[in-house]
Amino acid sequence: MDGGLNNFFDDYLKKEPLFKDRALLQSGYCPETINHRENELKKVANVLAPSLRSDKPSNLFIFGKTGTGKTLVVKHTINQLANYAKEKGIKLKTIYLNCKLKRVADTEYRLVAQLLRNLGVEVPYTGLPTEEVYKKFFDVIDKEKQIIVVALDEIDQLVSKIGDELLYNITRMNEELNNARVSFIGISNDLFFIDTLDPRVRSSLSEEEVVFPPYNAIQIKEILQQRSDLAFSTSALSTGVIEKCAAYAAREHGDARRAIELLRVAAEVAERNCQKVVKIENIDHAEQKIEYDRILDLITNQPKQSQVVLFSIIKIQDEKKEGIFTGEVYELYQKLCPKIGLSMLTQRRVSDIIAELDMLGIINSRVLSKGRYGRSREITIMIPKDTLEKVINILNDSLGIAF
DNA sequence: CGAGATTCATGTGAAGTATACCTTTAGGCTTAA
DNA sequence: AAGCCTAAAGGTATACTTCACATGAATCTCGTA
Repeated sequence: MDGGLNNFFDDYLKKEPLFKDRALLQSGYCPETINHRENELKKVANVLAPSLRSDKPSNLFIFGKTGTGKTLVVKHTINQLANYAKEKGIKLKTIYLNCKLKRVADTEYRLVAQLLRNLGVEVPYTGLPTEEVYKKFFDVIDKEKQIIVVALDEIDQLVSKIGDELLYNITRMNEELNNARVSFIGISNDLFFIDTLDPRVRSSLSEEEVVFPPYNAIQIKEILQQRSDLAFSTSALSTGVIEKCAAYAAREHGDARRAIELLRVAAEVAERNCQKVVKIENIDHAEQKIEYDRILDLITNQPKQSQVVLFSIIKIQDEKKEGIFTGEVYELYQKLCPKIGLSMLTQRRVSDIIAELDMLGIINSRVLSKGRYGRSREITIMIPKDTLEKVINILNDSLGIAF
C-alpha cells in the first residue's frame, strides 16, 4: 500500500508540471504592470499625487463593472504611493478596505473599527459607542501632520445596507482634524450609485470621478496571454485555449478576473487529469467547477440558521415541483429546529434570511400576490442540478440531520 | 355583469429586547511612609 | 495617604423579536341592465 503511494508520488514529481507559477493566476495577485488601464492608472495617480506634497488629494469615485480592474488599479496605485512616500520620508498612509466583507466592515461601527485596526490599533468588536471609535480614529491620525488615503471597495453594497449617513460622516471627517487630512476613494460596481446619494454627499465624495470601461475581447486576450506566459511552462496550453477563455469573459461584459480564473481552473482540471496540455474542453469543466466551488464555499460559510432555511427550501422543492412559498418553508423550518437543537427564529427574521439568500444568488425570490390566497415570496433555487447533491451533503454534515 | 369591497398570507418598517461586551466608578484591601 | 484590584453601574452595537400596518390580486357582494 505504501509502495503504491510512493509510486504515485514518484509519478507526480516526474510529471512535467503545467504551472510554472500558479500564484500569478490567483485572485489576490497584483501584477507589476497593468495592461490596458494606462489612462485610468494615470487619472487615479494624478488625483492622488498632491498627497506627496502633503496636500489633501481630492476625494475620488471610481465606477466600473466587476473585473474591469478597479480594485487592481487602486491597490496598485496606493501601494506605489505608499512605497514612494516611505522612501522619500513623506508622511502618508494608505488603507484599502472591502466593505462587503461580512462581520468586518458591513456597518458604520465596524468600518471605522477596521480602519483603526489597519493602523495597528486594537478595537473591541462591540461595546464602544460609534462616536468613540471615530474619536479614537481622529486621535490616532491627528497626532501628526499627515495624509491618509482610504479606499473603500464595494461601497455601494454598504450604503444600500445601512444608508448614506455614513458617507456624510465620513466626508466631514476633515473638519474635526487639525493636522492630518483624509481623502477617500470610493469604488462601486453600480454605475448609477452616485445618483442615489444626497447631493451634498455626492459633491464632496465625488470631487473626481474615473469610469472603468469593460475590456474588449482583444484586450482580455492580451492580458491572458501575458499572464499565462509567466504562469505556465512553455507549450502547456493548446491553441485556442486563451481565445476561448477570452471569449467567455467578453461575453460577461469583459470581466478579466473571470477570464483569469477560468484559465487557472481549466489548467487545474487538466493537471488533475494528468494531461500534458490544457485542452479547450477543460474550459467548460472549469466554468462548471467555478460555479460549483463558489456555491459550496458560500453555503459552507453560512450561519447555521441560514443553512436550515436553505435546507428547508431544498427539501420542499424536492417534494413538489413548483411554487415554493415562505409559509411552507417556515413550517418545515419550525419542525427542523428542535431536531437540530437550534433555537427557533421568528417568521420575520426567516423572511429576512430568505432575502439574504436571494442577495447571495443561492436562491431567487420574488414577492407575489396570490389574490385571495394572500401574498408571499415565490422561491426558486438557483443551484445547478449537479451541484445540488453536494450541497445537500454539506448541509447534512453541518446540521447533523439526514435529508 | 361589473364596480367596488373584502380577504388572505405574508411583506415590511419601526420600535423594543436580549446578549455580549466596553468604560467608569466606587469601595475595599494592601502597602509604604 | 496612595496605590491597586474588583465588582457593580451605566452605556453601546448587533441580532433578533414584537407590534402594527401595508400590499395587491382573487374572490365576494350587490346594484343595475
